[in-house]
Amino acid sequence: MINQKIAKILYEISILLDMDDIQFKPRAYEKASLTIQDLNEDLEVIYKKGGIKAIKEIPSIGEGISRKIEEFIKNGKIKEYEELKEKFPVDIDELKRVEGLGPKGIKFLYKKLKIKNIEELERAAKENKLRNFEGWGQKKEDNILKGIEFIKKGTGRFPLGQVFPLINEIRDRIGSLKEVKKVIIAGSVRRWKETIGDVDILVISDNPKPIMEFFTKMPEVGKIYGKGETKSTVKLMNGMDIDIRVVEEKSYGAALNYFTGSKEHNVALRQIAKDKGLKLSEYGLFKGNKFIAGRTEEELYKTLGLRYIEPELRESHGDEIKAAKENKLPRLINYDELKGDLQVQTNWTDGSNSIKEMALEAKKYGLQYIVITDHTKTLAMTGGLKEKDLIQQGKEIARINKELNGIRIFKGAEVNILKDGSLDINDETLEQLDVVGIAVHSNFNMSKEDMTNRIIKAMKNKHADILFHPTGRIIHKREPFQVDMDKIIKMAIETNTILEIDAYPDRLDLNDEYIKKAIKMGAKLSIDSDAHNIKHFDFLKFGIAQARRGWAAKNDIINTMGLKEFEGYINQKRQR
DNA sequence: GCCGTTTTCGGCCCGACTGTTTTCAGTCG
Repeated sequence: MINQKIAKILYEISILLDMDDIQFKPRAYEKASLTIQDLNEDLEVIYKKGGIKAIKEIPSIGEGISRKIEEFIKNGKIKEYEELKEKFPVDIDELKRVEGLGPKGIKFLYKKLKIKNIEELERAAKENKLRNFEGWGQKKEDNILKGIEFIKKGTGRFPLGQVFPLINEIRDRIGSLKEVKKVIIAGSVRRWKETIGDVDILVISDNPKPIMEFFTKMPEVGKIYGKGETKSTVKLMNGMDIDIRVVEEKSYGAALNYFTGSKEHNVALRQIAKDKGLKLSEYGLFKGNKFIAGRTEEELYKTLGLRYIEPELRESHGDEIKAAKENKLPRLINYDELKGDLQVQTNWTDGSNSIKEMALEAKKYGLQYIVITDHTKTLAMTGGLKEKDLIQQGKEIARINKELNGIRIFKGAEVNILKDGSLDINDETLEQLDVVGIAVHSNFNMSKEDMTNRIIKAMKNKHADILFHPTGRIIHKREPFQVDMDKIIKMAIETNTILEIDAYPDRLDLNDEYIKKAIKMGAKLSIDSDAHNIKHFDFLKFGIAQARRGWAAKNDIINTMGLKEFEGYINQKRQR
């Protein structure tokens, strides 16, 4: 996959052009870079299939940049980039990460002091060489050193699920101040992004000063980037940045909209406002100086001539705006619409609670049914179940079902897909299960073709019902394995196999783009917690969020079915 | 360089905060 390489080069070109004071072009390159970063398909594959024409169909990539992508695919480099690099041979990626240092600063430091990377920058700052230039002073020098310190500790982005509890706790603490009328977490957290780089907190208050004091003095704060009348930014000791912004009630909707982003979405909305002769900012929508909308987001979208766009959709690279204009937004699945969980582990393998404990907890979450899906024998490290264990577990489940009311347990398994695409549990045993999940847990480094064929073969097993975590990625730990998702989705439809959205916070697999594609092609999905203990049912919300980010409606998700309907569905599936 | 239910040419989001300044450029989101 060459996408990330190309995205990085395009990003660097945007900075290099910025350094040369070139107008507008840098934004074009930056935008193209962002689009490519989020692209699922390999640019090389797109190019091979459809040539330069197909590349140009990608939004924000036109004549010029498509040529550069072609050049990279053919020659492994881009001439313009090489030339710019010759002019400014600096490690942009690294230097740009220093808080407060931008294109102009990087250029200045290179021209004056030949600084090319962080080590040289640190040395120069420590020797107080920066402070004597015009426009530079001691404070700037200190800030650069602090910035470098934080990069060294650097933590980068956090999986949303990992920091969610802390974020909510901070929100509640701020909410308890008497000056605070309303507090809400906006930004990428409100959009439920898989990983977040910073947290944006919006506060409604007529008296921001004490709030700023409280915020910048929280015990977790490691560094204060800025502290103003209505806006402050800090870095926590754990490396997470938090912004806070205070506005008055009247601007709540506009501020929430602005602070929720994505940046791209905001820019697009402001453009729409501008086209209508209006001006949109975090304070509201204005005609001249006259406030015409912005108390609520709903009012704002309506006044702009758009349907309300849910936060989870606000990073669809303009698709969401188009759909909102044409009244074609989906009615997304709601956070309270899941009725079952089709992947639950217990202490029969690597889970830590019993079947009964998991069932009772699921009931508390408002679920009507769960499928117990412990690992199978070839996953030795989990103590995977053999055929006879599964039969025995089935008897245990039948016994517990008689004991419990209001929750139904189905017999299942997370059956391992072996290297050759066969399953590690025999057909006679699978026959006796209610729901069979299949999953890849080993031999990740296969060619795309081999992996695709392996999974397809497994899906063709007539007992297979769900493909669990279809791409195998673990956020920040393991890349998705190479697989042709188009073929997998087609085969899922043909074999009536459900594709899973695994809600475990570092999996979230399928991702949003694949969900969107699967739905468009007509596949059915499930949202499962992959719970390994009773607390993990809480993960379901991240899976629902992921589904919403992939434009999923209730009907696209199998386990929104109530118990009766779901039972009918699997019985029918069994008979086929 | 990209883009178009006003445009194939002429636009390109808007404002807070900082540092080093006496009016603003740079950076950030």
